[in-house]
Amino acid sequence: MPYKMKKDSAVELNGVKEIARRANVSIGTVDRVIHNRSGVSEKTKKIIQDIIKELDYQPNIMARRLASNKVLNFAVLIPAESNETEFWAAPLIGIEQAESEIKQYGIKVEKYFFDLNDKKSFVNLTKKILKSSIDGVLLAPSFIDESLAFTKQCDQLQIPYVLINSDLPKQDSLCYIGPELFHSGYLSAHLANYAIRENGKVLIINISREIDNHHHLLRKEEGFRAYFADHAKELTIIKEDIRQTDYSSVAARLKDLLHDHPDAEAIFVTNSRVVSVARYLQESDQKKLLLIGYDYLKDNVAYLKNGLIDFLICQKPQEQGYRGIMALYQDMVLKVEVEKNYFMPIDIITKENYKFYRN
Amino acid sequence: MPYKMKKDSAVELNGVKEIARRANVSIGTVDRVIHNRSGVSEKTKKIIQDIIKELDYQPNIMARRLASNKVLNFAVLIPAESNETEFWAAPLIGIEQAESEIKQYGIKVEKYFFDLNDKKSFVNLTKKILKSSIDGVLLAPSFIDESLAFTKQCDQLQIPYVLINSDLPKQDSLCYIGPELFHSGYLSAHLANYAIRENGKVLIINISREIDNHHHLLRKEEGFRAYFADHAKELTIIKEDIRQTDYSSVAARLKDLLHDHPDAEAIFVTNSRVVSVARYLQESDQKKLLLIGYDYLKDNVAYLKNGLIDFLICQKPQEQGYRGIMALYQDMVLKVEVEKNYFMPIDIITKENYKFYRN
DNA sequence: AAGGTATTCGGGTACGTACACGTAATTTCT
DNA sequence: AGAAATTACGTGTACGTACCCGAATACCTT
Repeated sequence: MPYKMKKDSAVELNGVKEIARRANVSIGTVDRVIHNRSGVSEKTKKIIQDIIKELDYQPNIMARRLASNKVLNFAVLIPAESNETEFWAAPLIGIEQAESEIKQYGIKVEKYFFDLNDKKSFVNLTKKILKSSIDGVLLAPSFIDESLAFTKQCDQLQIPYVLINSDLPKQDSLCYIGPELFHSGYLSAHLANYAIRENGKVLIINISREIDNHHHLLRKEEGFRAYFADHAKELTIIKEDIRQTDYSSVAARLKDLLHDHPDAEAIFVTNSRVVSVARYLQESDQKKLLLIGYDYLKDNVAYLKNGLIDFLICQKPQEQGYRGIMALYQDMVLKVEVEKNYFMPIDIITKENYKFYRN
Repeated sequence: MPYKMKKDSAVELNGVKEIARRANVSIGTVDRVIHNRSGVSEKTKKIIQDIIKELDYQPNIMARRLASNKVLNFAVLIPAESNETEFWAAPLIGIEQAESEIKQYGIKVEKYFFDLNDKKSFVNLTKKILKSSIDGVLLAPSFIDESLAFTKQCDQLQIPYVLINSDLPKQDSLCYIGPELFHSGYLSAHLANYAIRENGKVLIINISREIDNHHHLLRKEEGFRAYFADHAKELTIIKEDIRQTDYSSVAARLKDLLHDHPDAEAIFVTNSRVVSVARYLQESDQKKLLLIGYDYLKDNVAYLKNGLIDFLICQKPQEQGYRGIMALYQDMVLKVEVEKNYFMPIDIITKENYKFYRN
């Protein structure tokens, strides 16, 4: 006698077994239909598919991943955390978090970091990725043309890819996860507006030497201006581009700027470099201006805390990374529909709520 | 010859098998140690435990859930969505989302809804839950004493429980997931402050007949007042309690209130009933006041959109539900440490960013 | 020392699926 | 018609773990 009795026949089967039983075939045949491999006559195929539909069969994911001992390889291609900005540290944390959650399901994540000031490094890494056997890609398409070339190759190889932080419209990505820039500028304008009187003056400051990323900043600026246009507010907007991003250069420019416009009531900095402005305001002992900038970075938060920055706009960079990996996982493993465009919420961070913010 | 060759002996085993091999025992024995069941001598137990540590063995969760055909039952006890407020619809959605994600891992979620105006309904359901065989509980402890009685019983039965939306300090819950009320009030005051001149006037309005939940509102009020105290702002705060929550009663009270205080510049409503105030302001053709309230509810957002409400404070009720269930899952299935206090971020919603908000 | 009882451990089967291989059925060719 | 090629389907083994059952050994009794 066997050690363990088989369950008696009254037991309800499920999964492939039940389908096989109903269709009067073996589980092997059912399996072939499910993975639509060859070797099944159209007739029995139809029968089995109908049964699958009727039962609303949901494959057991655990058993599936257990049995198919395959490992899926995801490649991540994002900028390195530069000394220009620590921004990309956050998405990386999210990516690693997702990785640790799903590595037990047989997923490996390879990370590649390119230099934001060096297109070549980007191109080289794309080549490297395409050589390694990869099943999915998470991409930050900072260099537009080069990214387009890369995604086209992915399309050809049938490798799904997810874009984060900036979009590459018209491309056949699995999805885009990131900010909607225009509205974040628009929102900033609303906040700035509380400090600006009728016929007042506000400064927009772009601090960036990365020409490629400039459309990013521009979108925000457009949103910012649109708010005042929509609300028919009479005011003066002074716009300043600063391409030398080291602090002393920025400080020098700010000195001139504030000298020329002593009546400015608010400053909108279109990226995380708001920290330099805050520092200058502090050191120059300026009268209090409303200061709005971007991103939940350590230095920025410090100036938020001591009141020099009033609002930080942030769009959960960490979650972007997390969701990017998870989108690949959901598509390839769980075979679940994923949202084509996942715009991150536009979060407002102040002195009062920063402690509770989840990046 | 067998159909499939065994892997040759050079193969690297992992999991229990490898442990068993190293310890010179069978996997059965290893299994007993892992689940510290009886039947293993102290000596071999030690050996095996050392090997487990050395290998940093991580059990394969899929295989585990597959093999142990057990089903875990989670009970959810939260208020029904009343016509007083649709608030509890959101956590429910999050709960159901979590449920659908983990049901394939053998987890069932039973939902019980009590009437916020009827303590007895709460108590009855706790009894029902304790009778059914349950492995974990998600609880909204609206009625404090009754909840305490319930959680004590859970403690005795070794059933872990997670609290959402309001805490029950000093209890041995697995974790608390919800808002930190004081700071949300504090933040509201900061926002209100932009509209209030020196020596201005602001109204605080509590609209609620649920006496039990009143400490909730009070905490927010304290935070609100604390902001002005901390910033040494001279202003007048008028506080009003409205216990009749139907619109006409509220409208009547507001009429008197605004008549008595025509110089008020801002109104802070301590919960989601801000909708009534917005409606009254609209209908009474009042001059523009800054209006701040709580929760991303449909009606509230409508008034946000048309400008009558300036800011909504919201703390992701849906995510609270989601995380509540997931916390149980992480603890009981993944055996992962969970944060004891997960305070939700304090989100600021405006006309400009509500479209991107994730509740 | 023989028998009994605890204690400790090995081995087998199952979970639901994937896939390689084998065989039976059918078609195609000569 | 019979052989060969093709197509259609069945079967066994494996994935890593849980858990049951029985075997083996150790420890007592008398």
